[in-house]
Amino acid sequence: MNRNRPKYKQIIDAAVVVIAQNGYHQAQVSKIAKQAGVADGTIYLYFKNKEDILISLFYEKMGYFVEQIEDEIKETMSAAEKLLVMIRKHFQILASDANLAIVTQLELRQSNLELRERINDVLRDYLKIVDTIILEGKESGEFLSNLDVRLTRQMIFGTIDETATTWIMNNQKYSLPELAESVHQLLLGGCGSKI
Amino acid sequence: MNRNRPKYKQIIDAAVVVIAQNGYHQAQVSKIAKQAGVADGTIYLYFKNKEDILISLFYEKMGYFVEQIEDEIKETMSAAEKLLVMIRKHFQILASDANLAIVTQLELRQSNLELRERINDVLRDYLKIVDTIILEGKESGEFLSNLDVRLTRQMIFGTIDETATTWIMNNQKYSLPELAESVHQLLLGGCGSKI
Amino acid sequence: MNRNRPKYKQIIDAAVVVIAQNGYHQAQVSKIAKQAGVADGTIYLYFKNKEDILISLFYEKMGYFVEQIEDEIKETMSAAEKLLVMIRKHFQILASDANLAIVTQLELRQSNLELRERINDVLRDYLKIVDTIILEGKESGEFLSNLDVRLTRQMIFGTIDETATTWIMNNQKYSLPELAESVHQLLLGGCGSKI
Amino acid sequence: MNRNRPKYKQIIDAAVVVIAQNGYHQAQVSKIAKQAGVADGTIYLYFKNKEDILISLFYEKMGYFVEQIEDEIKETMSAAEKLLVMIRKHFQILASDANLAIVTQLELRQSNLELRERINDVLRDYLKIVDTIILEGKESGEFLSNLDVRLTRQMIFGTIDETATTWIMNNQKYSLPELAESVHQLLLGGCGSKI
DNA sequence: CATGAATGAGATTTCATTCAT
DNA sequence: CATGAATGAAATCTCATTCAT
Repeated sequence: MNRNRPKYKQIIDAAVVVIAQNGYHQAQVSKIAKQAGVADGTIYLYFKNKEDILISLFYEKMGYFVEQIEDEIKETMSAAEKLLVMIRKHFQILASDANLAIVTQLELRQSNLELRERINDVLRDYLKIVDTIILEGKESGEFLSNLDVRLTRQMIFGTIDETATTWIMNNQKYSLPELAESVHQLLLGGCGSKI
Repeated sequence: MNRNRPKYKQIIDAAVVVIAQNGYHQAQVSKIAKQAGVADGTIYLYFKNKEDILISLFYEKMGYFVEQIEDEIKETMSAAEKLLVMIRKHFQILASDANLAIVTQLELRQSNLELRERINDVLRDYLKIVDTIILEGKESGEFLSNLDVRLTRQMIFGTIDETATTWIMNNQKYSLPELAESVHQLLLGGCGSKI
Repeated sequence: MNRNRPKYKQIIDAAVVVIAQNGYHQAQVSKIAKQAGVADGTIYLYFKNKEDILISLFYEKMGYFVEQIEDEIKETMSAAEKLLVMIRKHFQILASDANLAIVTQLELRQSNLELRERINDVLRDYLKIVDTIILEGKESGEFLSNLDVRLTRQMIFGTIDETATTWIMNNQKYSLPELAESVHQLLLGGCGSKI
Repeated sequence: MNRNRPKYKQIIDAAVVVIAQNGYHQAQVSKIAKQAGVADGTIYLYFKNKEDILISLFYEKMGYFVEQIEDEIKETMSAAEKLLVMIRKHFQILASDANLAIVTQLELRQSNLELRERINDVLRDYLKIVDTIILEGKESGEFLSNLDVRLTRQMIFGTIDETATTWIMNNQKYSLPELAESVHQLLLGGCGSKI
C-alpha cells in the first residue's frame, strides 16, 4: 500500500477519469483498472477496497487544494484579501480540471453516508483555513466582531460550493473564476441590508 | 397511479421512514411495502418504479415546503422579513420531522444524477421564491441594487442548505430553528466588511 | 362456465386479437379482459384459468376447421380430390383470418408442453380426417396400397403446417390458397422419382 | 466470451441436460450453472445473457448436424441417395442424444418469437442442403423438372420435423432411424398417385 | 509484484388469481 | 353476475473481491 509508487497515483487519476466520464455508479473497479492499465487484482495491492480508492482520491486532490490555497494566502495581508484569494484559487483549480470538478462536486456526493463522513474528515483542513480567515477578520476589525464562526464558515463554504455545483450542472458553460470577485463581495457584504 | 387514494401517501410516508432508518441504499422496495403495510406488488399500482417513489416523495414534501413558505411570507412586508420567515419556516419544517430532514438533506442526494436532475426540477419552485424575495429587496431599496440575482440565490440557498446538512451530520443535537435569526443576519450583512 | 353465453365467445375472440397483436408472452389476462370489455375477474367466471382460455380458443377454432373441412369433402368423390379440398380449405381459413393464422401457427406454439399436449388432443379430430382420406385412397387403389398411414399422415400434416408457418413468417406476403394445388401435387407424387 | 475455453461447451451441455429434464420454462440460469459446476456469475463471462445461451446451444448443435450431414452426403452419388442419407443421419443424431432431441424438437420452440427468428437463421444452413439436393435431383432428371424448390423443401423439412416431433411426443418409444427409409420413399413418391 | 478468471449474494418487477363489495 | 384492487412468489444479472498461478 505504498503511496509513493507510480501506480498509486496512476490508479487515482484513472478513477477521476472513469468517474467523470461514466458517473459514480458506472465506475466499476474493472473500468478503473483498465483505464489505469493494470489488472483488476493490482488495484488491491494499493488500495484496501473500492471505497479506499475514492477516499484516497479525495484526500490527494483536496490536499492539493489546501496546499495551493495556503501557499497563496500566506502572502496576502488582510482577511478580506485572503478570502478573495481563496475563492479565486478554489474556482481556478476546478476550472482547470473539468474531470476533477465533476468528480468532487457531483459524482462523489452519490457515495454512501459512511464514505461521505470520511470525506468530511478530509474537508476539515479546508474548513480550518476558512475558520482562520474568519477569526483573523474578527480580530483585525475587518469583520463584525460578533460573527458566529461556525455559521459564517457554513455561509462561506455553502456559497462557494453551491456556486461551483450550479456551474457544473450548467455544463461549465460560463467562466467560474470570473465569478470569484462577485462572490467575494457577496460574502463580505451580504445582501447589503442596513440592519 | 391515482395519487388521491390513501395508499399513495401511505407508501410515500413509509419510504421516508425506511430511508431515514436504513439509508438510501438499504431501502428496498420490500422494506417500504412492509412498512406501508401493503404487498410488494401494490407499490407498482401507485408508482411506475422505485425511482418514481423517490421523485414523488420529494415532489410531495417539497411541495409542502413551498406551500407553507408562500403562505407565511405573503403576510409579511419587507423583503428582509420575508427572508427571515422563509429561513425560519425551512428550519422549522426540517426540525419538526427528523426523518424527512435526513431523507431530503442526506439520503436522497445519493441517488444517481438522473434522479437528482428530476429533483432539481422540483426544487425550482423553491428557488423561485428566493428570486422573488431578492428582486423585491432590490426594487424596494432594502438590498443593494447591483446584486446579481443568480449568485445571491446561490448564496442564500447554499448557506441554508449547508447549515441544515451540518445540523443533520451532527445528529440534530442543537436547535436548528434557533439559528434562523443569525443566518438571516449573516445573509443580509455578510461578514460585515465595509467594502 | 356456460359456453353459450355471449361473453364466452367475446373473451376468446379478444384473446385471438390480443395474442396476434402482442405475442403470446405479452398477452396478459388484463389485456384480454380490456379487449373483451369485461373486468379481469369476469374472465374467471367463464374460464378456469388462463390456460383454459387458450385451450378453449384452440378447441373452438379448430372445431370450426374440422366442421368446414368435413362439410366440403363429403361432397367430393375421390381421395385425391378430398385431399385437395382439405388443403385448400385449410389454407383459405388461415388466409381469411390473419389474426387466427398468427395465433395458431406461431404464438400458441410458445406455450408450455402441458398446454401443447392438450392442444394435440384437439388436433386429433383433424388428423382423423387425414387418416380417413389416406385409408380411402389405399382401398380405392388411388394411393399405394403399402402406405404407412401414420407416416403418410405426418407427411401430409407436416407439409401443410410447414407451408402455412413459412407463409406467416414471411408476413403473409403471397397468396397461401394459391399454393394448395401445388402442395397437393407434391403430396400425391412426392419428388416424382421412379423408385 | 471465448468459445474455445472448456467452460463454454460445459455450460451449453449443462443447458441441454437441464432444459431436457426440467422444461424450457423451468431451466433457470442457476440450475444450468449448478449442472455445469460453475457459479451463476461465471455463465455471464461466456454468454451475454440467458437468451445467448440458448442461441449458442442451437448454433453449436445444429452446426454439428450440418457438418455431419454434409460429410456423409458428399460421398454419395444420386440426389435420392443423398436425401436418404440426410434423413437417416438426422434421425440418427436425434436418436443418439435423447436430451438434445427433446430440447431442439420441443423445448426450444417455446422460446419467444425473437429467439425463434435467431434460431431460424441457424436453420438456414440446413435448409440450404435440402435445396441443393432438390436442385441436383431436378437437373439429373431424378426428380420432376417442374418441382417448386421452396414447396418441396417445405415438404421435406416439414415431414422430417413432424416425424421427429411425433416420435418425441410418444416418448421415443420406437426407433426413429428405422423410419428413415419409409420416410424417404414417401418423399420420393408421395402417396403414389398417378396424377 | 502482477494477473484475471471465478465467485455468489442480493433486489426489482411482473402478472395470474382472489374475494370483498 | 360483475368488478378491479390487492396479493406475493420468483428469477436474471452485476460487480467487488479473492487467490492460484
